[in-house]
Amino acid sequence: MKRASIKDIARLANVSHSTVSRALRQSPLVNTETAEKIQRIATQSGYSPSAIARSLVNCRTNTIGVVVTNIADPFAAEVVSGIEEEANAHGYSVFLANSNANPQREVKVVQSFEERRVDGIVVMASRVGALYADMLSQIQIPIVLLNNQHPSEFGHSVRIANIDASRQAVRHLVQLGHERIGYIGDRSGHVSDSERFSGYRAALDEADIEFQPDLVVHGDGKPEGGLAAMERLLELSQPPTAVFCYNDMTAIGALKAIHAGGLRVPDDISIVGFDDLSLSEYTEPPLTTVHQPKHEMGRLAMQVLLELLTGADPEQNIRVPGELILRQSTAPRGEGKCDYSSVQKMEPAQKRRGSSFLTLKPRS
Amino acid sequence: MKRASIKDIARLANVSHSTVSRALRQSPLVNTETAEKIQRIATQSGYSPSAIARSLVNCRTNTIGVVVTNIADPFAAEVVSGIEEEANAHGYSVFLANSNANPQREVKVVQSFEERRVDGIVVMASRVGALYADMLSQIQIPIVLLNNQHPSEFGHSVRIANIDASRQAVRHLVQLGHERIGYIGDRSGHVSDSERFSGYRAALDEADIEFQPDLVVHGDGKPEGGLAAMERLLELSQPPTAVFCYNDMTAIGALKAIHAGGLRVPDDISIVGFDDLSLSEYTEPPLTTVHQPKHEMGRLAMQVLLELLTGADPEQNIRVPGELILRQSTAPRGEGKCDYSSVQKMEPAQKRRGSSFLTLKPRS
DNA sequence: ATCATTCTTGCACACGTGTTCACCCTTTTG
DNA sequence: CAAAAGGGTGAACACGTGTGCAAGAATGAT
Repeated sequence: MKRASIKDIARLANVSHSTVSRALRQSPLVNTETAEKIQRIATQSGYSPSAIARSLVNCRTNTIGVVVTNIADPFAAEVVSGIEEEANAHGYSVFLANSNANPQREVKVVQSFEERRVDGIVVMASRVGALYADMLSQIQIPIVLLNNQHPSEFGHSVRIANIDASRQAVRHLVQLGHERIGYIGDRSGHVSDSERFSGYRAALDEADIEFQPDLVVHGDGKPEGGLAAMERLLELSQPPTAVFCYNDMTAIGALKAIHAGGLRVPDDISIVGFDDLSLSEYTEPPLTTVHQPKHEMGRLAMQVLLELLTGADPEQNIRVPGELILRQSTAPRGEGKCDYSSVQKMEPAQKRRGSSFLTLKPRS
Repeated sequence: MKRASIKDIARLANVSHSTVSRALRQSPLVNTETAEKIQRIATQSGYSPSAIARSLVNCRTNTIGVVVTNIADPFAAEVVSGIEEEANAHGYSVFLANSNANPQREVKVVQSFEERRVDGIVVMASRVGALYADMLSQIQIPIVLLNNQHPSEFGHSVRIANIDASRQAVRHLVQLGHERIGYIGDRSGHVSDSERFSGYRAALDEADIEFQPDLVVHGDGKPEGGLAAMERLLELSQPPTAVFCYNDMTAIGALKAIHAGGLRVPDDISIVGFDDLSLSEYTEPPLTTVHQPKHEMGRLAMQVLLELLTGADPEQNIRVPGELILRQSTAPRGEGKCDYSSVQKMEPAQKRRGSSFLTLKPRS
């Protein structure tokens, strides 16, 4: 059995489909009794209006597309949660798609959104960025970028103030008396990475601390990469007494490497992260980190999009300030508490592999 | 300027819109030269076919709806990632919506999906469950439930084998010599919770360990709840030597409570979680837990949906086995290593509040 | 009674695409 | 040379909904 349309209802009610359309849309043009009769028949026959057909005539789908590198990334998930909340509050449904950090796939996904005639698009951590300017002449769909990872500014974007925030974080380490401060970046060449690195450099400069290239290593933005990167720092003849990490995931890996090496945080090494994931409060020790208002940034991006949809002219490049959250992974520099040479003698890499690395994981 | 339709292209190419439609759909019915000419004009004018109009005539939107309690939940996010991957591989786009664990909202979202004429729906952790049976007579849209939280079986569903998996987990603790084994559940009345509790009971029974109600407390499935619940267990005159937690989030909170109380995991207390979140490998110590193949379960649910869409008759209630992952949060029961009475004297609750609870978080 | 006004309704078209049917033109076959 | 066959194309309708316009009915005013 086919699904009921307004024509079917019109037949049952002995009226034209126009009248049904008006009655169901609470139009004042239709007689009260007829309207009630029509609505009764509609609910009886389980009628559900077709948003598809409606979109065709209205030229609006009440739909937005969200592109994300991967929804399994906790950072992305929290932002999307904010976008969805704001979208839903205004009657919009959201399409979600993963780009897997692949520019080609990102463009393909956006094109699929275009075919679906979404009213607007939010792209997180875009690898395409300003290239949308070219596409924009063809696609008339407003796009808002969130933490754009492609150099050069673009139309409308929301982003965290990376440089200020990371300078603030490293300044905190300086104030604690640290001088050998490392940085674990993200090797995939994000703009975020270079900006956070700039903040790190700026904080060193203003404290007259000489920049030492060997204290800068790179991970992959995930715990695995942070762990490996921290291991390299620990193998230095003079390891850093504090490390600023590209993000919390990296920091979590670094924590593990430090513990595996038999050292303690923050007694031996201080760690600062970036993002303030909801779990970062529960690491051991709780992580000092830069808070990104993820949920709010998602909502903000959606609000910009909504303004664009009403034809308004919202602020173009919005920078949201980060906020340093002090927890227990940072402390004043220890004074000789940690004897690095003895750690060296213990051959930490080997030791680590023997203890904490051994995860019995019998997979079928 | 309006966006180009096949009629506009038809005008430019001096053909009818029918021919354009055929040419763009690679129909063999159209002359090769004309087809090429049409395709050239189409790309020149930046034509993008309207999925909306297509859906109207095809009665298929190549779209599925996914309802999730909250996408910010890492478990949900990983499942959605699997759904999206499988959906995208078959040309489907996915609508995402949060139900916030609110049954009314869940129904509302599903209705909005119906209006959007999605081809299928996946609902995670549904609070409505079998009630969809009634709606189904009206909505002819296939629905697959994933870890249904409403009692009673329902049409097509994918779920983790809670009872077996949790029995396996608790059996592991028994084999390590533990006898006082606690359970931290989820107070919100999930079916998952009662099933995991059943597995816990079963493992105790088969080991002839008497069930002690005071060793069962409840959290909220999040770290906060796990922390508070673990605090209550620690305040017992005889705290458990091992605790099985409803999920990893709960376990993470429990770990924090134990550390704050000055005890160690697994030396003093063993902890087992459930879910195997990607972060659980990086807790301190790394968490022994039951692996749920989240990504695969998402893909599986989508595969069931795809079969339903082709008119096939897939298996109805699929149970996916969990798998115990051994890491470092469990160990043989210590022999008097831990003197609980001394802990009691230290007034752990106070001490905890003084140390680990103090998170300097100056919010504006 | 006539006209103006208001209320109510239906007709017809539009949105963009797909598809059936019939038609024309060319080529092949008898 | 006529007929059949085949390739290529356009006209027309369908999908479900919204809306401008006109027309009819009812009511009120003069």
